[in-house]
Amino acid sequence: MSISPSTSKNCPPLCADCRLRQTSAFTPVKAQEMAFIASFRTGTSTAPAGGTLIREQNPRGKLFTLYSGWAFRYKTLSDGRRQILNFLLPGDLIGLQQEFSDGAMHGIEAVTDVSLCEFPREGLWELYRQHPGLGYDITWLAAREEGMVDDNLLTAGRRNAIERIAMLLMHLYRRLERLGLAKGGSVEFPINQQHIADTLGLSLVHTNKTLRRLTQLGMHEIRNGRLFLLNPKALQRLAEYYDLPPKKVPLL
Amino acid sequence: MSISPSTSKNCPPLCADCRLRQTSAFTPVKAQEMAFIASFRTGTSTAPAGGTLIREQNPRGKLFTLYSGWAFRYKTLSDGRRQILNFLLPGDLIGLQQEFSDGAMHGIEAVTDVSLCEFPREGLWELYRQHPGLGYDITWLAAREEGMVDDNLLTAGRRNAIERIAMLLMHLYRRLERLGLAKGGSVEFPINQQHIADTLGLSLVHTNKTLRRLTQLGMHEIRNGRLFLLNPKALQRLAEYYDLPPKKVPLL
DNA sequence: CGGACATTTGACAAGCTTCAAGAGAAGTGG
DNA sequence: CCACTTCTCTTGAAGCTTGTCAAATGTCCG
Repeated sequence: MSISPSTSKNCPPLCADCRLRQTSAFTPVKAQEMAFIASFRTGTSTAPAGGTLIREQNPRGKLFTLYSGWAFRYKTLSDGRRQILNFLLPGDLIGLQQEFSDGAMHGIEAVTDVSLCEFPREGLWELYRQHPGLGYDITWLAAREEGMVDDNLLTAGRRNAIERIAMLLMHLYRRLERLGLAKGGSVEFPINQQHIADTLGLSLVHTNKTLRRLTQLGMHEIRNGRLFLLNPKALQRLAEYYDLPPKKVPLL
Repeated sequence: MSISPSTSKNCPPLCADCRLRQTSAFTPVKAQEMAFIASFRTGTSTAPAGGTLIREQNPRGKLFTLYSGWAFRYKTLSDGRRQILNFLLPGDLIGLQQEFSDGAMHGIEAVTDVSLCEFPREGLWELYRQHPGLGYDITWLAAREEGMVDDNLLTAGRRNAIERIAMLLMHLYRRLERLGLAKGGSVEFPINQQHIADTLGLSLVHTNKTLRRLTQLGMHEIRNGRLFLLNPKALQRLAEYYDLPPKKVPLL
């Protein structure tokens, strides 16, 4: 992997220059709040593909905003069975649950090289006190993430293999599209079939065969690390994925 | 069903008399915050067993705290397949996601007769502004609920039928125990096998056979609407359920 | 007693998992 | 630059867990 510090993949030194805020995906913030966020940020960091951002057992950890790259939250059972809870894409807040969690722990792992903005966990309370609006935003982000896990639970619990995969492809494609990361019906797609299997509660082999089947049906294609949606309408129908008007989300 | 307005099942007129706050399950609040909560509450209400608190399609709805009884959040697919996302027990905040949700909708249905404290959805922002501490608490509740859905996703995605049922029994028992609702190794258990099936992503028939098997193994017994845990240690082991020191949670 | 609903059982089918192994693709080092 | 290792993807076969169908039994309630 090539670490090039000056690439747009890395967080800019000034939050004001944040590439994410320049997209249409996020709600604008007041100058005052913007200044607070900038001062709240303690630094930036990166992690390599496959790296662990938060260990499943380790309760401590920082608070991050994912600036570039993919990561995922997961839980494992003692015999190694792994369940991916949801994927984290640019703009997602990472590590919030640690602050509150009943103890129910999960790990976070980078899929690609990632670049992150760091915030002090202890400062969260100050944020709520000084900028209730940002506190409100954080609740929003938490509720939004819960909504994604809700969807994944419906998928794992009640959809069959074909529907599950259709769902995941549509879901990821739409999220990336909102971030302006779709180009000509395709998006970067750095996850492998094991990730997909662990997300959907399927075995690797069955995931492979089902993906294959969808490709042969002309639904999609995955090559060179990109996902091409060749028949999004049909995929949506399969997944019962109801596309909603993109709604701007807060960004910390 | 008998509606007796003066029974302890119903919300007291004064929040100060709230039976829930007198248990050890919830974090104490400052007098000031207590007063705000009392004034924030717009009233109380009840719903009969089986009643719909929030319709799956209907985005609007109020904000509630469940005072007594059981309810559950769920999603359905167009052909009727239903996934229960999590159960709601006394003290749980209801309807928060509606405020923020990306549109990802879910319904909420009462299992038993329930009694609720109502809060105005529009007032939420005022709450954050005037009492950041309560805003912080709400984020906590949201994160805690997400943690439960995380667990349920791990269960539906990666545990087999026996483990799933063991997990659910332990989970519900422990939650009720924390609320002081366990008596001599048993708790009220108003849900039926269809609820269990829909929670765990299993069919009704297979749920029945697996429950039966656990009973024959001497793990538990369900009769007269109560759940008796006869061998909690073994159930914990089966489920890989790690009991954590009970932690007080906020109550709105 | 009759009707509605929840639980229970058996038989059979099917979807999915596991096991095994080969083919590609990509990185490593001599 | 090519052998070697390691991963990922792919495919076939066999078996088991779980789902579906059907029907009996039990329970609650008017």
